[in-house]
Amino acid sequence: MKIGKLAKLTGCSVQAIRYYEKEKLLPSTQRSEGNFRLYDESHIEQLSFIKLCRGLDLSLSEIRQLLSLKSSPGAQCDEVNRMMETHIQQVETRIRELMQLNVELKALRAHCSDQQTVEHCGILQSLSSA
Amino acid sequence: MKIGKLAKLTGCSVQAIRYYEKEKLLPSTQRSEGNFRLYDESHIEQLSFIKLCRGLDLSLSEIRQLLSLKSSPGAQCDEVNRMMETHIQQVETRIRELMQLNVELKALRAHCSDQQTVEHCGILQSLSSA
DNA sequence: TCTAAACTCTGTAGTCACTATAGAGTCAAG
DNA sequence: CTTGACTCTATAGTGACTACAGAGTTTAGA
Repeated sequence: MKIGKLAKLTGCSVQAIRYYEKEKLLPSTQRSEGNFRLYDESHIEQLSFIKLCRGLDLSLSEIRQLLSLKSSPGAQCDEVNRMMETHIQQVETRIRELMQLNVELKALRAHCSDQQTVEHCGILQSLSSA
Repeated sequence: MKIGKLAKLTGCSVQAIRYYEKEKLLPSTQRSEGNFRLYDESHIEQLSFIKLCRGLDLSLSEIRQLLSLKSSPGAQCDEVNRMMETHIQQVETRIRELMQLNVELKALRAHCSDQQTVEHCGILQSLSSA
């Protein structure tokens, strides 16, 4: 199949697929006579894997590592575990940061009610004096 | 004072300050004979405002709006309120997304214990089959 | 007075994971 | 045989900076 069909089947954009190839997340494929990329089932599978990992916010470099581990079945999987652990920590840290931010933003919002002029706006005042 | 001192006083990097000037968040300043930028108290104030807003994850374009409102004291401040409201919504949406992500990542982690080979790694299996 | 270090200047490239576009070529249906 | 849908490569843009390179300026100490 050609790239458009692969894109539709996996929900990736055509450009993203070409980008993954360039970044070595997908192998370079065979080409048709007219120089179109040709894909088969195995590419659907690999691209779906990538898509799933991206949905978990894994970076392309993390995914590259996972792909390389996937293709050496005898290796120990501590590395996979460590990567997931690190990633979970990062997500949790970011959640904590955003929640703290949310508290601050709400406190700020409480400083101003509508229908005032900028001159007396509590939000701007708070931001200026801190 | 020169740019290095302003950077130290506000906790911004020298490059960031030059970038803010280029992006019109800071006015172009006077220059010394040797063409060095010269700053005074008012610049400390404005840069601190910007730093604070960035700490609240406001974009430079949002900050530009706030700065322009700040300098027209008679304007209504609905716009400030609306911006903060939108921003809070975005932060809350992102928190929800990340929390969902966290649940998924933890479920995934539970699929594999250490000391296995990649071949039997539950994490990679889950990612491949979904 | 000389010099070395520290500072500053402009301009450019890189980050990340793509998206968007231009301009050209390929293919299938009517 | 044409039209439209598809594909190709290459390049620029996103946001908010950071990290240089290569040049000029200033300051402190010997």
